[in-house]
Amino acid sequence: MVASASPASSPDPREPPPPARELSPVDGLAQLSFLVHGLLERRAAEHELSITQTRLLAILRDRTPTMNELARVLGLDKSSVTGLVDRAERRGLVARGPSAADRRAVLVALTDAGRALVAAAAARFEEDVAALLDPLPASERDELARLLTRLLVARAAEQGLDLFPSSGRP
Amino acid sequence: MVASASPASSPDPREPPPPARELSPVDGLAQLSFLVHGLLERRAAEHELSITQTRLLAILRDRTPTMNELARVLGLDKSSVTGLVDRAERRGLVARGPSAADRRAVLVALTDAGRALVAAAAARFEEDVAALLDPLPASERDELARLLTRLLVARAAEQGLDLFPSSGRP
DNA sequence: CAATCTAGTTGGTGGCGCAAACAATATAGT
DNA sequence: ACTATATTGTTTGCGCCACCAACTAGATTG
Repeated sequence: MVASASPASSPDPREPPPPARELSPVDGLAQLSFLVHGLLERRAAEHELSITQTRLLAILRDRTPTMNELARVLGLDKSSVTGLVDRAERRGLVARGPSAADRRAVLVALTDAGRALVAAAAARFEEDVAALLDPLPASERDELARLLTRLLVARAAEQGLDLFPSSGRP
Repeated sequence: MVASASPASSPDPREPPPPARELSPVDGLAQLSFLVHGLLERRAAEHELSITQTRLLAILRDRTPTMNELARVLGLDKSSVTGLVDRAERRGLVARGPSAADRRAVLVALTDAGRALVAAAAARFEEDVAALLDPLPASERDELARLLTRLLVARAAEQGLDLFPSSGRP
């Protein structure tokens, strides 16, 4: 798999297994990931955004981090973030500002235009994913949500994180 | 969501819904896709491969297409594929050859080194995804496979494709 | 205050993607 | 058969994205 729809495994040339065709969980997950990633890429492109630009704007919806924090959250080199923010700033989507606490630091914030753009792109993307889920009846969507949540929670726990930190109130 | 782990929706500040925390299907799918995509990216990087290079090699496991076919399957411009194959060829992972049927066409094939490399990367990636699925008992993995297959088959059908073309024998 | 550390930018390199222009070959039209 | 048109692949030129190494300005520590 990885990129193509290869039929799982079991090269058993006895009886052609009747119409019980199904992807292995591994194949299913891999293909689905490419599909969803592609959806996001296309929607972002409609607004002239790369995936990275979109991630940048999405992060800025909630905070006004320094360049350094951005680099950590995005998992990029500082210099990559410089260029990323340069291009977004040139388009008027974000703005750089000084930090009161540290005169070396630079704070990055969403402009109104940037906020509008990321809202539009996110809405379209969510429609796409909702449409992808459409063929399933509600009960199975719930079941899928349950299974996916279990996977993500378990993965997060392995890394010492709590996926629902805002649960028990402070 | 899009990039960060936001807790679904429902801003209802009445009673904190007890430990019934769950991601929406949309959020779950989006996060999972990023996770799996990141896994593949990391494994590919271990072998100095980009995602695109990995897709190229993965496709070549099954066929020996022309440059043009590669461009269609990868969803890239012809000129992008030229560069892609150039770099892979320089590393000895693929080889170009003439087509008997059309003297304009160029066939691309995996070398032994390329085959070994993609096999190694794919194996590691499949381990990753299998590990991701580990927290689920077998019965739920099957259920997940069933749901994902339904989604992917429905999506493929919308585009006039059959996900299992080799099903009914010719 | 000097040594050191940190935040951000700059400059260089390379992969990746597109579009436009091109040579070689195929295919159609007449 | 011969010309017009279409297709295959490459080249060139552009921009984005990512890295590293080197640098400046400002903070921190001795």
